[in-house]
Amino acid sequence: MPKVTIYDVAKRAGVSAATVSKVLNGTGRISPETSQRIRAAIEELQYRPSLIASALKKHQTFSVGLLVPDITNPFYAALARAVEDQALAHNYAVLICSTDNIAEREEKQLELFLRQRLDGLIVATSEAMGQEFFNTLHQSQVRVVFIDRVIPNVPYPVIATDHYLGSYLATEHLIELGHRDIAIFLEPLTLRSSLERLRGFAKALEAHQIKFDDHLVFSEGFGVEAGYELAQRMLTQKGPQELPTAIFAATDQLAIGALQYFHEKGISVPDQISLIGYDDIQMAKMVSPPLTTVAQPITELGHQAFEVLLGTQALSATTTLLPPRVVVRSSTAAPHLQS
Amino acid sequence: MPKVTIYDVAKRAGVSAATVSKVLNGTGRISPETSQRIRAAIEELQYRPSLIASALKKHQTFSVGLLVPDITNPFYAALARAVEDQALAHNYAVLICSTDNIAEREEKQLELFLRQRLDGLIVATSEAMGQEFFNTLHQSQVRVVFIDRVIPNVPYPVIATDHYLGSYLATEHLIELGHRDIAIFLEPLTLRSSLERLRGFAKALEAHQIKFDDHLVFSEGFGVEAGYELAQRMLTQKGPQELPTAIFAATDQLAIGALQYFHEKGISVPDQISLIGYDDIQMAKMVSPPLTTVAQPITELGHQAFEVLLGTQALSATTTLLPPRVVVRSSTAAPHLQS
DNA sequence: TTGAAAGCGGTACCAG
DNA sequence: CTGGTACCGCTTTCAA
Repeated sequence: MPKVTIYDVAKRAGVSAATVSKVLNGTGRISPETSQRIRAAIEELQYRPSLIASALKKHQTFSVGLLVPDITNPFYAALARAVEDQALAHNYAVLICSTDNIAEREEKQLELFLRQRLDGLIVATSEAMGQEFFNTLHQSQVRVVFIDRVIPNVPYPVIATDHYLGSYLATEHLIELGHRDIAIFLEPLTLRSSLERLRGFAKALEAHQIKFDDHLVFSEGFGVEAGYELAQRMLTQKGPQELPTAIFAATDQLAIGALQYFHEKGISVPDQISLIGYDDIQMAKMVSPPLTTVAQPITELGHQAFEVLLGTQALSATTTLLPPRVVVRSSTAAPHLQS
Repeated sequence: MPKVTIYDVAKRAGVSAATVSKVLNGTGRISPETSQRIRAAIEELQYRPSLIASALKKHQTFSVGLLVPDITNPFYAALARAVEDQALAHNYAVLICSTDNIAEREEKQLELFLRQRLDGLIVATSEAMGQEFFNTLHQSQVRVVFIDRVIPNVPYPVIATDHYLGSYLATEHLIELGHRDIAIFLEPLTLRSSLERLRGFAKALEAHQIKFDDHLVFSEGFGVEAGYELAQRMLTQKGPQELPTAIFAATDQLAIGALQYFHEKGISVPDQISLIGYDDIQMAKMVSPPLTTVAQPITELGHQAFEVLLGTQALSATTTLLPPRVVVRSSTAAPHLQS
């Protein structure tokens, strides 16, 4: 049997397609009896209205696109999930694409998305995005919201995490535990995100009258390996006496790398040194000891992006910063007094 | 400016819409000059053909849907990525939905997908799927491929990993290293996947004339915690003399839990006991020692699903089993001879 | 309260 | 080689 259309339903119910359309959309006034007959016909025929046809007429596809660097990255997976959930609740579909931050892929996918006539686009790709991309976006009239991507000159709403605040809170957590010699591990300082975190760190120290010490800033590389090396470097450079009592690792991966090194060296966390991470990746709770860390409000990020995207407001260059929160687990504790 | 349509292009190029359509689709024969003029017009107008309109006419949306339990699960994220990549290469879009294996969500999303008139559906959700879902699928004419979900009575192609083979290979790796006392850690034996893995394990032992010992089968619970407990239970039940020299953990999470326990007890892996996992989750390479494990051919799974889905073949109940492979890292080694 | 008809933006058949 | 035209399936006036 071929696809059943609105006409089949109409015929079956003994009315016109226009009337069926009205009960489908709840527009116009239809008598209860007619409405009932139509519903029955829809049910019997297992009629499923074509969003394609309706989109063509209504200029609304009930679909949004999500552009991320890599869905395989847990952060973006969580983000996608948040968007999905919100979308499903509104009967929207989500088209997802991983771009690997490759300009070519981004542009190709954007092109596809635009042809699909999506109702909106959530962009969470890297900051190093091509100008071409922006031009296309701009001239194309789509609604766009950027996530996790604080760039001054984006003429669209940006929803992001307040990493400055996150670092501040992480550092304060350590300070409140009683730490005063605190090191910070960072990804390369060429990244805005690293800079932000360093700033929050410094500010928290300042707020508590703790002197900021250049020699306690360690930065280089990415991932677990970098954390391992940074820890190694710290231990090598400092004598046991001058070791900090706590480390703020600006990334969970860095923290986990450091943790591995400490394990190997028989340095106990948090007894000898406290360690707080940042991101709350899944692994954070699986390592031993479970890592105290800063969780980004990923779900809120996704939800809010979706809501703003489909809101009725005109989309302008506004930045919304959402607060992260400290998740206390077992890798931080009060320092042992070495009198 | 309003959306530019094929008519705008036609007017600009001084031809009819029909002709523009032809150069767009490469159908019919168009003189080089006309074709050139049309291309120029398209370029100047920044024309982007509406897939909506074309889909309505051609009954082809260039979109496929992907149903997974949770995109946040690294396995499904990787799968999604594989599907995405393949899709992008074919100029297809991918709609993704996490269902949490909740029948209600599955059905709701399926309904949405069907309305979207997708060209195909890749289903990778749990085995505990509602009958309702199947009925809807069946009567709806969509092309469907199942992934990672070996069920006898699915009237669609199934692409899955050969877990029997995977377990066989894992066990054989241990045997070839010289182990003969090998324990196996499993998730509950009520799961088909556990049974499959146990079967492969037993078969490998048999193939190498090693006696299968019931007391070396440990099964209960899920995740890292279960691994920890199983390791604990094993150590408690067995005296140090009768400890196996190797463990095959049917899940990386189980392996990692066991690893943590051994760490705490000062038992060295792989010096005192070898450990092989299964799944090759991201964490596997981050723990110390990096975990030898069995990697599922996720990328192939996704690619093949996409290709089958969009192939020209009629979709029938065929099962394709793809071989996993052993990834040797540092948690396995030859046993120390205890003479 | 209901329906006829025009049209959304393409495609494809068929005539010229 | 090119264009007129009907139509894909639904929505939306507008008149009845």
